[in-house]
Amino acid sequence: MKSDSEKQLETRNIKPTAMRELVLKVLSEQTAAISLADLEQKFEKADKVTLYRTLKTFEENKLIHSIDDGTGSVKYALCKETCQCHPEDLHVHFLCTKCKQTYCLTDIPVPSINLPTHFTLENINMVVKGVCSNCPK
Amino acid sequence: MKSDSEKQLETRNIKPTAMRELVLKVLSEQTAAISLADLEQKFEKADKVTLYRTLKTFEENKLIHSIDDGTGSVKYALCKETCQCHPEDLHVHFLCTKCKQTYCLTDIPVPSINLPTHFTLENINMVVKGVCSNCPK
DNA sequence: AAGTTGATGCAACCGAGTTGCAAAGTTATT
DNA sequence: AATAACTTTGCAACTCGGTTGCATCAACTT
Repeated sequence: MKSDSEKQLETRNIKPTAMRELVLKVLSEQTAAISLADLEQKFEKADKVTLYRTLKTFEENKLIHSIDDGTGSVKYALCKETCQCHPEDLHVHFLCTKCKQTYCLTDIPVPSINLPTHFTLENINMVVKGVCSNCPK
Repeated sequence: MKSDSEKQLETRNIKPTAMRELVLKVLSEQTAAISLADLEQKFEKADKVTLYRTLKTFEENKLIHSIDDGTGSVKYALCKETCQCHPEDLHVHFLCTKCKQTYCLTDIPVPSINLPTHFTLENINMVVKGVCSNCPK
């Protein structure tokens, strides 16, 4: 009998080890994107490098995506099941300057941009900074 | 008789030292945004920290703006004279994955975003990745 | 000229991210 | 079941961009 997380890993062609299932579990419990350092804190005893490589593997296989919100530490969040991380899959991210949380605004697609001639588009990173609805104004 | 760069610094309330005028000169010669390390290379003999603090001062006084293009090193570029770095002043940045140059697309304003209710907006960082018009496709 | 303020330069530190390598675990082969 | 081949994990140590402390130097004030 396979667990959900096991299946989830396998559909992304990631060999489901105990460690990876645990990391996936933690990731799926988050309401905001999480940094490597934050992730490390969620475990009693876990090597930073292992977590680092786990995240890399997850990202390569498009199970998660990374967000560079400009704070100096990259955050990670689960992709939607169908996500291929193509420009049309991308959504806006929001960094709250009060609580420092980084949220995926999955309902807000990154607007398309008319680039100058002979520029080709591969990817877009759009991070909005401000105060989120949970923080006092 | 005051030089142009001297006047430029003074309008932004920056005391015009020799060093600062030199840095401003280099910045104004760039066609793409420049990192601290790149800037250091432009000088025979200049301390990284001095350049670092010069850039900080310039940025605080809105003479330049910084761009976090996700490469791991922050780039800097001159602001327009009228720029106050408010959301409506912001433009899109473009990182070429071939030549690694980061360009200000000053003609392309950052599109406005309808945030969820009770989210307030302070700033937006939008970096488009792809291949620029100078690089072979 | 002495005193105050700000700018500069050197050394050293910091933290996020990353690599090398050996040990442990897993899978395949006979 | 034993061996071999490969993958994952954990520790140590390193890199690199950014940053701070502090002493020195320059400019400006009284």
